[in-house]
Amino acid sequence: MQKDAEAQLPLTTLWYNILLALADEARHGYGIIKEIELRTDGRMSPGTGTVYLALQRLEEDGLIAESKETAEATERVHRDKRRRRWYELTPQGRAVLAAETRRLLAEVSLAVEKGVIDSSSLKTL
Amino acid sequence: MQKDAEAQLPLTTLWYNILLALADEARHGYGIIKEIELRTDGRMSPGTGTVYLALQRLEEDGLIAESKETAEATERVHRDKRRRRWYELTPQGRAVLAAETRRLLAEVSLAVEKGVIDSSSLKTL
DNA sequence: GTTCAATATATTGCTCATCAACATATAGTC
DNA sequence: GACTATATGTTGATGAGCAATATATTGAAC
Repeated sequence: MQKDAEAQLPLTTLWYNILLALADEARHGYGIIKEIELRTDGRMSPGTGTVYLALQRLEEDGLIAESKETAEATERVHRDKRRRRWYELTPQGRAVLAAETRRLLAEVSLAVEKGVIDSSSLKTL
Repeated sequence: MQKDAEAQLPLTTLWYNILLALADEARHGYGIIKEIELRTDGRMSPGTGTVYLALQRLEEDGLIAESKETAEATERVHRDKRRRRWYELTPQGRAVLAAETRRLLAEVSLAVEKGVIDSSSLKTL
């Protein structure tokens, strides 16, 4: 399980950020873009073409899946007729996200060891 | 300064790892590959073509520079006639490496907040 | 002393992720 | 009715990474 997850690493920055956006709740493409822009204070602002293609690939790779239930629920409540596609993490996607997070943590740790950033920056954790 | 550095983010995983390899000492291409392989336990093993091209780009972007002194010193001491190209971080390269490390730290922090990994994994820091 | 593995750099063709621009349609507001 | 925000999609160009191939030197084993 964790073995398989590590075989799919490393992820691109965008892929990682998409999985991260889906970590706490199901979202649709546009919502993912907005979440990333908000969270990074506009420093990251992926184009729609990039994101929708990445979502296709992530689905093909089994890391995310369309969540029909949420889509239907939204439709019931809001009579939302916009063609939205909601996505959520698959168990595999969650495992890959965790594995990549551990990989990044190891890199950051090494960077701290090498004095790249002040270790006081770690207080936030 | 830090503003400029952030404009060059995010870095690809390979570029980040090359800069990280150069953070503590000057190295040549082959040495960088070996350092990355050793450090990641073979999980990352970039091909020579990829690394030598990346080194060219990093130099063009002003993040690394050839360190003639080290090359000459090595030649003097070891009579090393192999055509080695030693690289070191430029101040700009160091600033970008620091900025990217902070960016990654923020992502990992968020992942921890969202419960992606157990926060006990952070003890290593 | 020559064969062999490790060291060291480089090029080329292919695939794939990203960007920028464009296209389309609906929902909400003024 | 006009305009903005929401929402998904395609297309062409760029550029990073991989795999394969090529070449040359160094060091050790035999």
